[in-house]
Amino acid sequence: MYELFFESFKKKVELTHEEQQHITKYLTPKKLRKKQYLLQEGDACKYVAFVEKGALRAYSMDDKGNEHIIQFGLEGWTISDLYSFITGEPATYNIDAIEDSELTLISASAHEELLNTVPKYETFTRLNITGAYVAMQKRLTSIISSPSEDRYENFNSLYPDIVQRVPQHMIASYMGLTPETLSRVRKKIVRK
Amino acid sequence: MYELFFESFKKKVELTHEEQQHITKYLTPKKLRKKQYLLQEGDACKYVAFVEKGALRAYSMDDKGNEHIIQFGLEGWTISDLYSFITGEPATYNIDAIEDSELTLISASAHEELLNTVPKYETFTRLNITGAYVAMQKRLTSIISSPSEDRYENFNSLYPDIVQRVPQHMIASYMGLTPETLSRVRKKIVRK
DNA sequence: CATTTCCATTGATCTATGTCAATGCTATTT
DNA sequence: AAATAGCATTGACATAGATCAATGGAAATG
Repeated sequence: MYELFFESFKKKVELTHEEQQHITKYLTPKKLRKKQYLLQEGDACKYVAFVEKGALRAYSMDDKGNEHIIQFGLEGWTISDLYSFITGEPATYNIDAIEDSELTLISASAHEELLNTVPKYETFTRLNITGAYVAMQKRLTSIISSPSEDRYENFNSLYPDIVQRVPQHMIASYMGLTPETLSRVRKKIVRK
Repeated sequence: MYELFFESFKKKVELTHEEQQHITKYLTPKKLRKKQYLLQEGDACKYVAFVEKGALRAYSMDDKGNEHIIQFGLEGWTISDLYSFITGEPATYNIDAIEDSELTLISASAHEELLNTVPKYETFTRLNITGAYVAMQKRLTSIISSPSEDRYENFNSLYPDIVQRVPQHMIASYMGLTPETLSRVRKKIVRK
């Protein structure tokens, strides 16, 4: 249990056996079936989820009922509505499972407690969020500055596993395109 | 010196006089004239800059020589090429002053040292980056899900000070639009 | 195994945004 | 004060992407 979580932790911050045991007390395992919700818009986001196995997505809905995927979470990634998690305000994102998945959950109170009692946990958190920030900034840069062809090729080379496992219309959503447009973009690329 | 920096620090984490004095040793003040660079693409980003006064922008250049603003930095905000700052890799962004500005700089080595010696500094850093992440996620969501009219109105209500002080073509760039398009979007809004 | 749902693709058309060029205003520089 | 550079706006036109509708195949479901 929690194998990947601790593996990922130790890649960033070393950890004694005792520390690991202590942290373990604050973790909860959870399995999710495909299509099952982890979080629904309007509820408070009670957990940060670390993905041990499977694939999830976080998305918002616009006025017209279209889904817009803000984030994927595959093995080794963390997914949540961070704003809601921190403030307790209602979530603006939905999170559900794209495949049957296994998660390691950290509740808001566990998170608080770990931050206050385990300095290395704060370091781990800081490094995680910093990495996520940098990755999102790159994504944002490519959205405002690159044509969709380049963006798709870039996404493809950066996350080949996502392209393999996730339906194309979700990738279109993530890129801010309609499925039809992505299909045409791909066609153009193949011809080259 | 460093007034706003410590004011902002104490809003997030309380600080004794001794701690403040200790941290002060690692800070450097810097003044920048309008149009002056703090960082040029290709150089390593040596500093994180906290804006005491003035306004800066971080932007990338595409193949055609167009600028794309990824971030503004006004009073109380932090600006840098975080990826380059952490890794030492060449920066992909340029940072320059939109107005004459006054900064509080933290070098990479000072940052390391502070993280290792002042736990509250790590907390401050973590809270800062978390806030920046949440703000950027909201921006990204609005880019992939809202029409440009709504996005401009949202930006306007969120950052009226930026709209007041910064030329419109820079706001267009930040929104991923051309100046002409933003001008037309604004015209539409006024008519309502 | 049969049925249904989901999904990617394609064509036709519409809309939003980009591009290029010109104009006039304002701020900055000399 | 005159000259210059920077900026916002507008018009005409081009292009990328959205929308709507239809099709066929693949995957999930009973």
